[in-house]
Amino acid sequence: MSVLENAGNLPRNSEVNCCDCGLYGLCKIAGLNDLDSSAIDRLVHRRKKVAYGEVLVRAGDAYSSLYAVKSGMFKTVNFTVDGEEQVVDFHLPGELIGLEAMSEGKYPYNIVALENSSVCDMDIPAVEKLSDNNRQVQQRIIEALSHKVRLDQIQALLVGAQNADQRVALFLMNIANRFDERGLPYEEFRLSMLRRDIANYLGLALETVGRVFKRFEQKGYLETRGRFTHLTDIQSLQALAGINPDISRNEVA
Amino acid sequence: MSVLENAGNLPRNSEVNCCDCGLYGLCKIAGLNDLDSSAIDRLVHRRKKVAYGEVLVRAGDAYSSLYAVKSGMFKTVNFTVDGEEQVVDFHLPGELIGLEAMSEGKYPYNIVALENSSVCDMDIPAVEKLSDNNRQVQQRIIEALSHKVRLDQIQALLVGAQNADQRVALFLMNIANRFDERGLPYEEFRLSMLRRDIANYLGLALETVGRVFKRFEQKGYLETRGRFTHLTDIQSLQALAGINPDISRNEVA
DNA sequence: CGACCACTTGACGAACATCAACACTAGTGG
DNA sequence: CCACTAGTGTTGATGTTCGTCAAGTGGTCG
Repeated sequence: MSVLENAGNLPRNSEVNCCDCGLYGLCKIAGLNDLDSSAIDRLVHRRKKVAYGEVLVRAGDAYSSLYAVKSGMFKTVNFTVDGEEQVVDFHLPGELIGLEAMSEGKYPYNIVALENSSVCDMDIPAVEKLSDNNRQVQQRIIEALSHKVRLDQIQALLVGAQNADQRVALFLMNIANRFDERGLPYEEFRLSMLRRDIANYLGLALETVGRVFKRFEQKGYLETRGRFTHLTDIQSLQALAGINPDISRNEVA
Repeated sequence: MSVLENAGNLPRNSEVNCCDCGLYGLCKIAGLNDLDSSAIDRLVHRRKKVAYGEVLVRAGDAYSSLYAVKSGMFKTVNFTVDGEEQVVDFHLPGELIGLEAMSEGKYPYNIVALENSSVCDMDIPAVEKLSDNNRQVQQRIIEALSHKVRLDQIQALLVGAQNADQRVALFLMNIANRFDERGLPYEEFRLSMLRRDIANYLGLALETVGRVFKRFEQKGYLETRGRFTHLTDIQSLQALAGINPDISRNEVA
């Protein structure tokens, strides 16, 4: 039986396990490396709460923290010259926030909580000090960065897709794959972002996104109840997407 | 006097200097670290020629080399399930090719030369061996990766822009900024890729791209002669783009 | 209960894709 | 040196997709 038939009491997305976190155990390495067990507490602030709508990082701020989403979701937003918001990215449980600030030493965009969320917050100066004599830490950072490079490249494919159906299908598959990657259920999940955010992110009008969702529902590709989404026919969605956005199973001619 | 008035004999883009290369001196570090001066030759194959249309890396191949474009240009192409080509990225002089393969250990897409080009080719197993006991090498890799993360994020903004004018303007500004970053002339350059490639990359029809270029030319924003492009009014192009795609000068509300 | 906000639905128009014919360029071989 | 060819780019006519506008529904919260 689908979760969606269980009216009313819809589950939240669960919290991601530490072993599935994008920090690749960076925080554990930090702790293990020091006999003082409180060292890790100086380095990592675990499960910091971020309320809905709260700005986690502000554009222009100095790069001071690397965050891992423990639960909830975030969006990255840029502002155009005429003050309009532009959604650049979404951050799901287990994913990292802040890697994009490493290059310039400051966060390029605002990052906002899409629901009541929690993050792990790693102190960057402390990490860098640690990494000076710890190859393992650097290696983890390289892993995180190279993974992010792939994610962003896939995202470029996604937002550049030809038509609305393809973009939405790719978006859904992308979300599903990223949940799967973190060991979370990938056929049924809660999309915390508004239609407006999805539309903005995909470069579509919010009405268009709504219509595509409805069409997909009529064709039996998915079911929705509020923000809860159940992908019932991933095969068809993937076929519609045209390309396979899956990181691990991507096969190219 | 503009280069464009000099009919016929149009210059190519010049070769990028080693000090402006995206390898961040990785190859030099490699050489310096070893007393044997031939060590660097085992590690780096300098100025390897790649002919127009030649496939530099093939999707699915094991991650074996990190390339730096010395001269010329490349495109990254994915193939959709129905065999259609999809341009994912362009690579300008001084930029790196292969970082996207690091995460999965294999190249995700084909990368093809857009003109007769040359690259520096670093042997990855050798680099990794070196980086095991060389923090500096790891640090350079982190720099290259974090820079690539920013580039890709900006690219996502670019291909996701609302209308055709904005996308083309952003594309041109992005190219200009990337040339500037490498110490190459950024107001006048040769776009080696075909209209078809640009259109594909931007998710537009090639006729649309042509029309936008023509409109920009009529408005005095740029001049073109063949594939040679001269940006005559960068201010207006930037204003049209709506957001500032410049990496170093990006300012957000 | 009423106000607000997210989302839906329908009508219309604009932007862009598609199609087709044509011009220009470069490379090839007589 | 000049056809000849193939591929690139241009231009105009037409159709489709999607954005915009506007009105309406439903759900949530003070």
